[in-house]
Amino acid sequence: MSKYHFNDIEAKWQKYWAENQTFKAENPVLSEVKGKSEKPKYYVLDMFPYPSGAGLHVGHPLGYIASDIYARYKRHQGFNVLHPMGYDSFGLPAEQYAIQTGQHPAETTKVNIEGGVDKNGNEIEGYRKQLDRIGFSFDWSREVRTSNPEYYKWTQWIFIQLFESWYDANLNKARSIEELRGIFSSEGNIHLNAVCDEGITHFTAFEWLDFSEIKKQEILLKYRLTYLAETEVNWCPQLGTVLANDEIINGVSERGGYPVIRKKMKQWSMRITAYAQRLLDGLNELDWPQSLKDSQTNWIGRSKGATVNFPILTFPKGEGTRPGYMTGGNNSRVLLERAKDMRNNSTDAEAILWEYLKSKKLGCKFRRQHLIDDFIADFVCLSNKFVIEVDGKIHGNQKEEDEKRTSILNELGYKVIRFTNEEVIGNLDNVLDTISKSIEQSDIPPLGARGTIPVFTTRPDTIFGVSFMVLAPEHDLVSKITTAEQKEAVENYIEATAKRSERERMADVKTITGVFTGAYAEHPFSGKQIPIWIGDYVLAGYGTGAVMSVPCGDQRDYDFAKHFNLPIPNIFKDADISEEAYSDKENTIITNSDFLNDLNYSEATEKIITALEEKGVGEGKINYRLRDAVFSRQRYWGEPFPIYYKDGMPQIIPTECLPLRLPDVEKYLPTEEGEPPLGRAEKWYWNEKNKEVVSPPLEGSGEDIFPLELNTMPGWAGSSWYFFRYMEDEKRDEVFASKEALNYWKNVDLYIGGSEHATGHLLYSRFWVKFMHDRGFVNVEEPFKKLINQGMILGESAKIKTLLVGLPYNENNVTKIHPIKVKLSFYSKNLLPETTDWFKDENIEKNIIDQILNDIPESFTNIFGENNPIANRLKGEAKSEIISVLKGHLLFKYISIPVDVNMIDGVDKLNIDKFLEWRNANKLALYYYENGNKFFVSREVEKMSKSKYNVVNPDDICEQYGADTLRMYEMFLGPLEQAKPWNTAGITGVHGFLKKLWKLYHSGPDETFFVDENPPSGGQGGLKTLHKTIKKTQEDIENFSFNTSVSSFMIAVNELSAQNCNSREVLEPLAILISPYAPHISEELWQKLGHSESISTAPFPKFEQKFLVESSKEYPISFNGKMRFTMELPLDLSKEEIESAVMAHEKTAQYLEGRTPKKVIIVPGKIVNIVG
RNA sequence: GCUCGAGUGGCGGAAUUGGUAGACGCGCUGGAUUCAAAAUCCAGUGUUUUAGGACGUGCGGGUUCGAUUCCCGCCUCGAGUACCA
Repeated sequence: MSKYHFNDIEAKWQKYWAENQTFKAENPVLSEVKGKSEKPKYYVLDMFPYPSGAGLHVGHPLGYIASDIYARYKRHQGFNVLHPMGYDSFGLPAEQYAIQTGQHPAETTKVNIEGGVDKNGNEIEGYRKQLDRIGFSFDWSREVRTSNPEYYKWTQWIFIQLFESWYDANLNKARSIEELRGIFSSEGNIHLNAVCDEGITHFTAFEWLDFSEIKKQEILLKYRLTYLAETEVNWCPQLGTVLANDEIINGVSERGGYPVIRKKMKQWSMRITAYAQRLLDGLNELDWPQSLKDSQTNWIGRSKGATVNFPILTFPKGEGTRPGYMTGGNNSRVLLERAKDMRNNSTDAEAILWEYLKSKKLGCKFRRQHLIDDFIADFVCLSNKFVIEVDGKIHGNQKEEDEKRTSILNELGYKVIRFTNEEVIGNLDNVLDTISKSIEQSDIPPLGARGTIPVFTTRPDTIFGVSFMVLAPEHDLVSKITTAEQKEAVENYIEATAKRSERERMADVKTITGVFTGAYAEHPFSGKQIPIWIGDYVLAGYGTGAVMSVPCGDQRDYDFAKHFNLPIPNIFKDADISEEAYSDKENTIITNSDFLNDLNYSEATEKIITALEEKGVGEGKINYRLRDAVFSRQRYWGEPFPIYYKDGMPQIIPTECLPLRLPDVEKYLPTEEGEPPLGRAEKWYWNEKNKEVVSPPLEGSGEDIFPLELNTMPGWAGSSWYFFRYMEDEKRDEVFASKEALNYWKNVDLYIGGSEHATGHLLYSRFWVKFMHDRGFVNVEEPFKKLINQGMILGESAKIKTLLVGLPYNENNVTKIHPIKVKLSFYSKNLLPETTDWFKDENIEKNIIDQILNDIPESFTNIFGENNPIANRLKGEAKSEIISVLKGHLLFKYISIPVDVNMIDGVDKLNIDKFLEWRNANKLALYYYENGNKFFVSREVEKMSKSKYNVVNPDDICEQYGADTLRMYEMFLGPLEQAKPWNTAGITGVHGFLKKLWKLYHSGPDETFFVDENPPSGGQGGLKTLHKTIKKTQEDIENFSFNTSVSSFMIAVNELSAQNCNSREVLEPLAILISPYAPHISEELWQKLGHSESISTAPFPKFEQKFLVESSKEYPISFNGKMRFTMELPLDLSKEEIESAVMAHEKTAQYLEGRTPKKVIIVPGKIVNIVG
């Protein structure tokens, strides 16, 4: 006698697979001996899991089961399958535990994976054991962990390659920095077309060769694919780190949900924008869900339009336009005469200084005795907004005057530096040094922005509709163009907007805010003055951070104009803009627009771009929403950057010194100075000469010792290339993956995981792979050919109803309800109506009220606390008196509270004993049962989470029903991509199926194993069932429709059981069919069938049509499209023969009721429809 | 707001290119077995009904001999995104 002992069977085969390395993938070997690698390759990968300490719930393995079924299927199909698993083990959660507990994150991570004692002191099994129990066919010999130095050595290596690369926009690929140096030395950067920082000055080859090494480094940094830059970042104060855009959900951090604010910091960035177009184009070749491609397309956000440069009219007071150097106020005419006079009668000190300043030795142009507003400044550098004053003897009131003068100049945006005559004459070198240092420190606007405001627009055709401009509050030019009058208002506004968190800003889109800068720009075609405003509806990060506002054509501009009473000129023929902007492109005819009049959208766009380019004030441009990715994290638990700083410039650690190991620190928090945790490391300096990590240098020594980078890499660093690492098995010390391995495995054929990685991991990986391809490190351009998103498995929370009792009272004319503590009552689901409001006692059974009142404590202060008006009033009254007061006033309300789903038996039936054990206090509660002793809970579908007590652990399911049942049931729940609720009660169906399957092979006496070696008796029923199932299973697996193949197995086993089939010819192929889904039972049956090898590579049964050939068909006979009856007819009948057979049928006459059919539709093998 | 996806029994879901709507499983009802329960097995199970039928795939139209499937217009729910100039 042999029952289906799934626990024993599963343990046996899991052990067998591990000992025999059954699922080890084989790399190509160069020797003569060829193994699995002679077979075609297939690479199945699951998205990299983070080994959380919370353990798995039944939702987690869903994708792994699907990919495992596919991997096993491919092995049956004769492929050499690579199906690896590993851990994305760096990351924030481990570090948060480390901060709380002081344990090293490496330790907690190890425990999470391998088991041990967790942070709460509980013994946990670990991720690996949980996975093993489900019977996955992973090749564990290739496991990787991103936090292992042997692994992150190569993450650091790739970072160095990015650092040593730049993007050639002509060739459209990344090239090495060495080549860029070559170009600079031979032709400078004048003809270079590279993706780089904004505002790079041009230089010749001659100048390049003359630059100091530091200057060269500084320039190269602007071209590198990973670069250091001051950027506006998403700072999360609670997490103490910067977050990338994709790590922020609804304005709060993805992990923890903490607020995020904007902040400027010096950060490593990745120049992913260089790849924007290729990332977009590459999507076309990928077999990915459309919605996922759409998210990436939206995220990259390509838009076509033009940039237009609007000249700034710096001073709006004067009439007309004036050259930019005329900075005088309304009294200019008089003062200019005086200035001329002063120039001719300068002091000695002024004369000496001027000799040096006018020669441009300091690198910028100075003017002397120059008019600024109503002052004559001694020396002015206009481009740097820098004033030098040389003072004579200082009297008391002179000093006061000077201070006033300085403060007004400051308000105008000038930096003022003062020297005495004696200083200039006595120590000129010192004075010049001070000046040049001060100039360096002052903010210089980016080159392209000086003098003009560039804007990006997708509607250059509407340029004549511009009536104002708006800059983002953070825009660099704001402080430089704001007039003295508007300074205060502008500063207040900037301060107010910077304080608002992202979330507030997003929540409050409706409120229109902004302020006028006082400055004007000139319309490049009409020459009209255009007021420049700032407003936070303009985002600093998109386009140029400035817009040309066309209120008649853009709703946001329209709203802004209406709100601030700005003009709304109409440039659309016959468009009504009295209520809202007219944003339609298709039916637009432009008017009031000079040379664009009477043109439509596309004609006008084409013409204006030509005009912009001819006039040199703009050009056609493609803009992307995608930003360069911030790559620094102010965290401990991540890859250290292989970078040290020499003279403030980043230098790379030689690759032979990698890995640069993460140092130990005593605390995982920022230092007192606000440096990242690595600032706490005792040894975190680089000795350039000895090539080693050392302690900080002592005073006066250590010219070879330099500080190492304190930031670490973000979570996506390690996960952007791990799929290549799995390809390598033997040469992991030498290379990230060998050429042979890369050539053989190429890329991932099937990638399964959640859709939450749409714009993070999946975009960054594609970027890195394209980069690695450009530089020749890999030979594919896309990492994942086919991708499937598995849907979430939701929990079915169990809720029980309980009754709340409250007493209404009046406080400041507001009715409040004071809760009254009474014995808790719990009600079975069907006993109560679905109400959520408070109701009066007339709707409640009298005995319940009596019960409640009876339980009310003697003393009212027990219920209400001291000093409560009700309690005070009733103080000292007898209980009976109190009850009579309360009676008729009490309010009641039913609420649902969650109970642990593991206390539910069968369908929604609460196990009261377990419940009592769980909530000790509830022993005193009252329970209201239905039908005698049944107590039911209500159900609600929600996300699985501990707080909702609806988590179902796969270990428990394996224990109770077996891994094969779990695997099949997860698939049976519904389509892989769809979200669906888990219902443990339903698992009995699948479990019953496996028992039935077992029984099918155990039809011998006393249920012993039995197969018949003869061909199936009783006709070909068995073979027909088998081949029908082969066909269906194969189609289903290839379409990833795993739920329907489970159904077809059930049908097959039901049919074969009914046929009493026990023929080897049927049962042996059937075991292979089911093996990808239920591998343990299949291996066991396979062995019983007499095989000594694992079933895992047994060839998949071949479908043969001949077994399905039918000679007749049960035709449905319809009348006017409604099926009335069926009749069996031979399939080889002609249409005419079918028609006459149908017409001869007695029921036909009955349904026709004497009418003559107008038409008879016959589709042979399908249907007959009689019309009439 | 925009983009994408989905609406079918009490529940999860099936239905190939337009061709017998509700496969398979859960639950429920009845029966067998059992001292009893579990397990197992058998039968039934969309709604309605005057038992012939009528109505049924979110709603309203359309195309067709025939529509869950195709077209048009709406409604609801879910996911993503968020002032992208």
